[in-house]
Amino acid sequence: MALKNQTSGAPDAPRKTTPAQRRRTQAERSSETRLRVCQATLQALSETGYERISTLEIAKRANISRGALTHQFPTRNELIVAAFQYLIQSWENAWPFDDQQGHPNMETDELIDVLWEKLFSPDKYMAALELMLAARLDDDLGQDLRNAMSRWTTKRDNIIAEMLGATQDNERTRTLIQINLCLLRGLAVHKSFDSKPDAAKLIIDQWKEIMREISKSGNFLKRG
Amino acid sequence: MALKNQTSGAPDAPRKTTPAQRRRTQAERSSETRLRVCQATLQALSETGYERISTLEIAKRANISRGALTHQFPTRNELIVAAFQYLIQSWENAWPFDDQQGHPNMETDELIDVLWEKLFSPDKYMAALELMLAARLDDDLGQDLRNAMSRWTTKRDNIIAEMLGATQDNERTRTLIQINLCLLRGLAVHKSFDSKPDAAKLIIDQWKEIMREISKSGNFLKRG
DNA sequence: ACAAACATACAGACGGGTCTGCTTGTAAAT
DNA sequence: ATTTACAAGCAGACCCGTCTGTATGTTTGT
Repeated sequence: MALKNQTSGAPDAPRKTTPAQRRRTQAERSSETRLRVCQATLQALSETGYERISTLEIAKRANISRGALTHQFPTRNELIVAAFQYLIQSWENAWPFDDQQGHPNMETDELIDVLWEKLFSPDKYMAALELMLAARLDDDLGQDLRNAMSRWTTKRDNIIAEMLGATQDNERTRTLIQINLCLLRGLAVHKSFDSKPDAAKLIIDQWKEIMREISKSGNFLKRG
Repeated sequence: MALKNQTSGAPDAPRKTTPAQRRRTQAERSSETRLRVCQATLQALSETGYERISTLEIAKRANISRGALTHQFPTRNELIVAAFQYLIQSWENAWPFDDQQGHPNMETDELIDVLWEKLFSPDKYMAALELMLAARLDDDLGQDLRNAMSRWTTKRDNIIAEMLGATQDNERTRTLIQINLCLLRGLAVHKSFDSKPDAAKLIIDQWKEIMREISKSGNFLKRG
């Protein structure tokens, strides 16, 4: 198992700058604990997998007691859902673009790079994949995860569509976006199982070429 | 749980035609048991998931005792590996083409359909996906699964390359094949989590169009 | 003081590997 | 050919570790 004592790597972000801080407010204590738990859970998910992670292991990773954990998340599923929401939040934060500020006619090369690095990079995506696979086995959990996910995916897809300069109702462009997402998702899964070092780069580079041709031909992507 | 009594659906193939057959040979007894176990395991994998399936559940599904199971497969991992090999075998059998008899210049539409239906259809593919995800958590198991897989994938990729009429050393065509596989794999994963009924069909249809254009342009696929 | 956050102890369930005994097939010996 | 010795397939029980949820005790904030 080799649980590293991860005090050093732990998230100290929300702490006050006071070196010997006493008397954190209750809300601060709660939210810090919950944050640490979520981060520990995601890390454990991608390293250990959904079914294998125990609440005790998560508590150890987060440097808290199991009691603290059960206090914040009475049941395992609540913990999982919270971690997933936190993951999605981190995607939104990592996303370099915003709804307001459009990036019309962005180069498809750049778009592909962003999608790959921000959304499908192994460390973050494995956790999501584990959860998505687990979702199909537990109806309640699955419902919660799907709800948390759908808000993000529609937002994400809209932003991408706008970046590609597509009108809102251009069905073919929206499908093309799904094709890109499916390709990268499949590549991520492939990479997790059979990771020849630069196979992914080869595929992505050639895919960029294809997207450029598609963009030129205008049959699938009509740009402003 | 609702374990169906699956005597009816069980594989009676290897049995002799004698209706009241006594004295099956030892080899027959073994191979039938192992076959039932493999099929039950794959079914359980896709319905219940890798970590949740217990050896007892598998034994129940296969209508055998736990003792029989542990006799044939002393450890859980051996059982898993055997089931995976059986799955790959079933892929090879379901594959409608053969190494010898080439299908050069096959329509890409047809190829995509075959790949989707024969390799990525949910019932068979979910089991494989579960195993591939599990592989990364157990080094020994992972090694065994990868070994079993690699023989098949190289064979598969060679056949597809030949079907597309590519020379053996055409790197761009081989990458294009990987792109197709990644797309379908990603689509399968997507479908398992968020299955709007006909989203997959939309994506596949548009992908076929793209492949047709690629085929015409000759930039990625040079055909004999 | 009161409640919220946290810590620890406990209870019940479950899974996988092992062990013992029983049944069925196989082959050598007579 | 029948008996006899052995091997292989099989059945069910047991043990040990682990996991989740809960219940009870202790500290910290308001």
